[in-house]
Amino acid sequence: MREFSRSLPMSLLRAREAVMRQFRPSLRSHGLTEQQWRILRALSSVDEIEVTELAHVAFLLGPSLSRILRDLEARQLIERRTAANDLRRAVVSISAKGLKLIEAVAPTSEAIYAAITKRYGARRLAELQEMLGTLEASLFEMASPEDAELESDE
Amino acid sequence: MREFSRSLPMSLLRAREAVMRQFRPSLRSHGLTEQQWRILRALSSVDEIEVTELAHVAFLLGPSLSRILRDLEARQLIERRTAANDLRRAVVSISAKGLKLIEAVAPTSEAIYAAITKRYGARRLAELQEMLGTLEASLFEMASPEDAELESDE
DNA sequence: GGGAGATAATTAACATGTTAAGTGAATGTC
DNA sequence: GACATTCACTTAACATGTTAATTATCTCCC
Repeated sequence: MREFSRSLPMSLLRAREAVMRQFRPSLRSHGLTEQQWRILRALSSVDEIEVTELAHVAFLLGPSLSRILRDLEARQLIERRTAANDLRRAVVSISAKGLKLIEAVAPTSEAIYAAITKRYGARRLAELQEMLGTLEASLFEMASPEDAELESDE
Repeated sequence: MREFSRSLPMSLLRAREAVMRQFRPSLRSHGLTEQQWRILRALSSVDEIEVTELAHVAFLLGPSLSRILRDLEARQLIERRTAANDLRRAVVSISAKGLKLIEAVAPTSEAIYAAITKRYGARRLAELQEMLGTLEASLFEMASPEDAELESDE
């Protein structure tokens, strides 16, 4: 069997951790986790957005998003209202306080990203991202693998 | 500011999730999480290993590893003893039952990996992994970013 | 050889990942 | 127009991620 430390999942995990390790201290100093930052970033680029779509954009599962929104709302970094035409749906937007926080974090964040780009190479970075996108698209078409071992159980 | 959905951390996160989504159903059908599988895989390639080194190899933080080892030991998938020359250290090894479980999971796991490789292309996959390794190495040298915003606080 | 500091592992506390179950509202069907 | 179904979101339950604090042991230096 393959040396698992050289497997694709491990390569991706280590690479991502190496990247996030650069950003976490800055986010932490502003009282934000990585996921909270993702949500604020996503909200800052739209006027308002429904919870389900936000989950898709920020790449978070519903339950995680529910908890984080509850926290961000309590900290008054976001605002939430119910959609008029469909009472099931909630619509979220970033608050003035939230925007201010983003403006405070963004410079450091941008500087770190620039440092990474410079060190790794802008061209190489673009190429890497393209390959990652292609990988994602390839696997999306593989769909959910109907695991043969489950057939008799469910 | 950059469209965050096109940021490097998000690209890596989505790619990894796309990969793991292929493996999780199979692991789950055998009662294993991704992390438990990583530990068993790591243990299967050595005779025995100290906990700290296992954490490094399986890329898990100490506290996570502690909890998982407790569980795996209770399920008798691994064995643990104390190092004779240093009572602080624990030495872990896989049990016969653990090996048997690996043998049960491996075929499906290998088949999935082969399918991914075929679909994405073996050459491209190797290239991707090399680029990920280079990225990791680049960032390792950036070391821990002494966040200027923290200097006055700590 | 005894005490200060370093080290290995665990525990604690809180945030998120993951799947299943629950709640309330909309939709289609008869 | 009741009712089963679907849908959006939340809550529940358990596993892991993350940092800090604890505990036990070891090492070094005097």
